[in-house]
Amino acid sequence: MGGKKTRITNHIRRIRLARTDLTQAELARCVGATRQTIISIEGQKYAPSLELAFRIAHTLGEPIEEVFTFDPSGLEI
Amino acid sequence: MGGKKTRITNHIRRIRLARTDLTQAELARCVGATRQTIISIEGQKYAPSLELAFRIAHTLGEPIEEVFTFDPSGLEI
DNA sequence: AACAAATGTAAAGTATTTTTTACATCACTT
DNA sequence: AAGTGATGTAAAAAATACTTTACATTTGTT
Repeated sequence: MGGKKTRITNHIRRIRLARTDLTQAELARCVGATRQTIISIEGQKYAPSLELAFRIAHTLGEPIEEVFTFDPSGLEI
Repeated sequence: MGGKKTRITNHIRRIRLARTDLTQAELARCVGATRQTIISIEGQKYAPSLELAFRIAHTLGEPIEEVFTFDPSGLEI
């Protein structure tokens, strides 16, 4: 119900604004997703699929690990 | 119906056998997934979530981009 | 041969991600 | 003030990832 709190954090917005002048809609089009998807991910509502993560990182010109960070706290309890 | 052909390829099995002596079941336990999930991913049935991808790469001691490669052919048509 | 460990297949159910659609707000320009 | 572009919310439906359970195959060992 409450969703399962992904331990992934993304820095899409910061990088998008710092390194590109893409709007959310343009980024969405570039990566083949919808604007709504970008909004939800930027708002940390959920983590993207691996494929979408690759596309976003590639479009932003950064390695995946720069755009998405993983909090490696042990296995879920 | 036939699923949407993810453009992600993974090298989990090769790396798992080369760099570790983990079984599929052990890897599954390490990353908090089931054996069935590891089997399906190793068999390229589907790509893992970004979070699971991070965990697998971390457990295998390789960066994500070594374990998973993305074929960046243009947007789907 | 019998047993165990590792891998594989299958199918139904749950959870999560993505799309689609519609409408709201804010900043900027004419 | 009216219009446009960028961002936001919401909610239902579709697509994809993951779990659970049960059984099959292969390989190696006693």
